Amino acid sequence: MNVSAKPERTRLSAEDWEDAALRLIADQGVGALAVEALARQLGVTKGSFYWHFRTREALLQAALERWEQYGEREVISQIEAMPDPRARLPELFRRVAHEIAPHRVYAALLKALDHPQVVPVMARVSQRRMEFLTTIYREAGLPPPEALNRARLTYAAYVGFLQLNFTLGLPRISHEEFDAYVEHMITTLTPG
Amino acid sequence: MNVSAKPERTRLSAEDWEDAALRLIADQGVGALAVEALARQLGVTKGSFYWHFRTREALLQAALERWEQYGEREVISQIEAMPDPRARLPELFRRVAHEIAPHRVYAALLKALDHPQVVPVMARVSQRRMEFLTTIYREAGLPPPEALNRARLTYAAYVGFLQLNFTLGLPRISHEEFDAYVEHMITTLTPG
DNA sequence: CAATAACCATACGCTTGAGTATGGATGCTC
DNA sequence: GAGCATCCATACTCAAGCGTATGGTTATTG
Repeated sequence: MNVSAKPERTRLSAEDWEDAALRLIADQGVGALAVEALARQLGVTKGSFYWHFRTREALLQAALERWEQYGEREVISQIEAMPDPRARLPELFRRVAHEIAPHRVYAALLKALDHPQVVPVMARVSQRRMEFLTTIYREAGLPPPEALNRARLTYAAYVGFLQLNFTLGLPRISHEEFDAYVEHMITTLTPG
Repeated sequence: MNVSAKPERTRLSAEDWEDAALRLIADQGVGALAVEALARQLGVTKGSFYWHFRTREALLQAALERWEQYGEREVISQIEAMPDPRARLPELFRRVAHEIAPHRVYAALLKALDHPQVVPVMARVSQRRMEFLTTIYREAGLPPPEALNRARLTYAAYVGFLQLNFTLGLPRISHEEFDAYVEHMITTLTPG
């Protein structure tokens, strides 16, 4: 069982706190991560929290590590399993474009790059993703140095899109228009 | 005269506080904007601050408006003055890429999109810049709908670059490598 | 069914930072 | 140079949020 979403009034584990922390981060950012607020949301008090964690920092650290591991392993492996290398890029783009939920934590952490704790995590995650992108571009036929730069460009476009669209609410784009944008992006950034 | 940089011990004006606020924002982000810290940095105490501003929010608001107006008018007008439309894009790219200082406030505000006060300012500024970009792309020969999408893509790449490079310190790229990246970006995103 | 461990509540102390009250110092103006 | 407006210092209050101390409750185990 172990339904850890709503106040089921069962006793809490450290993981429950970490999940709640990630949810709160996705919703309101790292700055809003306060122990008393979290406790209220979980239907308990601080007394519970300080049994599971030594400090607020410890919770943030644990939540970040949890998020980093939970990772996007499935996406990467699924894309890698595709036989045709040229088909991987468009598929990756469309996938990322239409699954917004998993990117909300990443977008929130992007706005928290002043906190020393999130920097190394984001550095590792971003690095891994960009290496993956670089490989895909090489397998799609780009010479190594160009593949690297193209990956940088693509990933920057991804990050910027996150900020501009569901952090800032820039011109609330319609569904059709959004799809057109994605296709434009694919044709512009895909070699050949 | 009015040298408003170092503690010249002259009396302060509201504009001095706003400039100091912008400097602090560029350095440490909006979250670090505290009145007592600012006062220390200016060599005075809170007593001074609360004469010029009614509240901390008021200072942030004034600083943001000041920044928005101060704007990047020169850049835009200089680019617009170039006779050959096709030459404008590369010039704009290279310019933006090599003048880091003016973008530090923008990058800091990008990380503060949870604060309700900065959202409308950033929305307006980003909107204006993207419209400018769209115009340039149209004048460079792209049909209107594509010009808009290309502008979105380009601006997203810009925003993402800010985050990834001098907020997160992603792979400290060398000068030559950076120039190569900029050129790659130009050839990839420039039509024709 | 004790007894021990795991979990949580209540009540406190401490620090930080915003905002207020008030009086003193400095400049301007007639 | 007397008087008013401008600018700043000092000394508070108040709320938020982290962390601690301590005792109570629920589960678990021998």
